[in-house]
Amino acid sequence: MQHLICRIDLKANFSGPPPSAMASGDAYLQGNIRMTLEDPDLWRTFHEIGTEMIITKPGRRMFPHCKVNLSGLIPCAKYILLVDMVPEDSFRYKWNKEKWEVAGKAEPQPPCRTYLHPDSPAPGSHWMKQSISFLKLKLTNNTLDQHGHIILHSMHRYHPRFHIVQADDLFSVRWSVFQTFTFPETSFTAVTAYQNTKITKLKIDHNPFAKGFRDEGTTKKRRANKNPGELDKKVKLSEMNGKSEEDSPSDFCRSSFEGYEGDEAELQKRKEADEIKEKRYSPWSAERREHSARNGSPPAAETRDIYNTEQLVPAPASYQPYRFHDYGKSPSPSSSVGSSASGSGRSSFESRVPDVAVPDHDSSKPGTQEGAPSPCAPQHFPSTQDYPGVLNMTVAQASKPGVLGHHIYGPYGAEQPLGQWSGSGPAQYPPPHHLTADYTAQAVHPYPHGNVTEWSQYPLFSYSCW
DNA sequence: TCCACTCACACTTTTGAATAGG
DNA sequence: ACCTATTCAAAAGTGTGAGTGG
Repeated sequence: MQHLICRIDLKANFSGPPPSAMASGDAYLQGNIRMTLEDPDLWRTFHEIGTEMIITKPGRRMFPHCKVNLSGLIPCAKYILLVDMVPEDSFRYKWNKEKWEVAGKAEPQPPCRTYLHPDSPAPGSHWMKQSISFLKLKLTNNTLDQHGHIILHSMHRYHPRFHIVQADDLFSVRWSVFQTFTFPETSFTAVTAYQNTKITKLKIDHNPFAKGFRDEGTTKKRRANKNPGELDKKVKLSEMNGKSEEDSPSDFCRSSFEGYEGDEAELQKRKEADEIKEKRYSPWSAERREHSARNGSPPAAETRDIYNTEQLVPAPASYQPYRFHDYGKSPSPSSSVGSSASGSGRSSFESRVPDVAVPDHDSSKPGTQEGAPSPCAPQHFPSTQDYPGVLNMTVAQASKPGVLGHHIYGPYGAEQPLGQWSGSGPAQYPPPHHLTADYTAQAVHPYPHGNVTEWSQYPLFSYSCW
């Protein structure tokens, strides 16, 4: 299995850790954590065309879903894994004549939520012994969502960020080391219905749940003739031949997607012709070129460097408190996936590495606040008092009493399989009246929801209630 | 008229309870 | 009594395409 690798050096962000955290922390600062993305080829295939992820009111899983491998963790130390989605840029897009076009400014960002891997916290040995799947992460366009799904805007571009936090429990996070990883090929456009038929076909070809749509004639038959007998026979026949579509190694190539018709050889050719296809299929490459020209940034072609080499992810900005960059401010999509494409492979990658939470809202760090607005810190960086407890978290794992025993809003019940932190702003998205008083009391979010520029100004967490 | 969005639908895989067998 | 394997039904996850509303 081929992996894309992100590696960053550990850096401390201690602002006064409790003795327990300190004790373990020092020892853990010495290694390097490495994260690799599983199924990078699949991700690239989608990315080359312009990945789209369906978002629905009840929530929709991602496909491909985020799956990573970790190494370099301290086996006995506990870690928490998180994922959140950050906008690629400050635009809204539309699908026009087989390509994506900018359709205006982005809408005000929805409540920022973070998906907590349900195994969290778990020892490093647990995370390293097998790949870590975020299969159950769901995306929604329902800003009033009460299931803890990650809320996105349709026709906007995002990419997932993976955070590793060394912490014994969720409440040690404040004192813990954060590391953030991103993979350029995981960026996607949130949509309510697929726009690019090539993406649809790729999804159908690779997602087992969409198997029923693989046969070109199936859908029509299914619709026109509700008697499934014939189709069943066909399926059973193929199964008897031991050639289930899923098992077929050439499944990928069965796609009716014009660029991928053919056999394995075609797949190989495709890889060799990555650059050409990037230009041909990726709407973003086109956008990037366009915007690059505008911005004078280097061409998107260098994206390939990132794909073909180990990704070196520099220390997240949280380790350089209040380091400001243009994340989310860039007027160009080239600041995104393509940002990786701007400039040299590494530096561009650095520039796009999102900031993560600054686990301390210490107003004594500040100078920074008065400079350019931080993607992590609000423009008006609130004092501690300004965070009356905006932590909105649900933890399904009732087996983690240590977690549930704290001052946490968990409206989704024990059956909720996801753990979520969200710094939603009830001022803008008022919680339904059935919400606990606890929540309504806490969730007074001071952040402005003005525009995407401000998106990354959200801290990953709100710590005031920790 | 266009386009983003919602919903019911048919189909699939996944999950978990019930049952059988060792 | 316990464990494992199998079976089966319900639940959940898919894209489709018609319909809706701005």
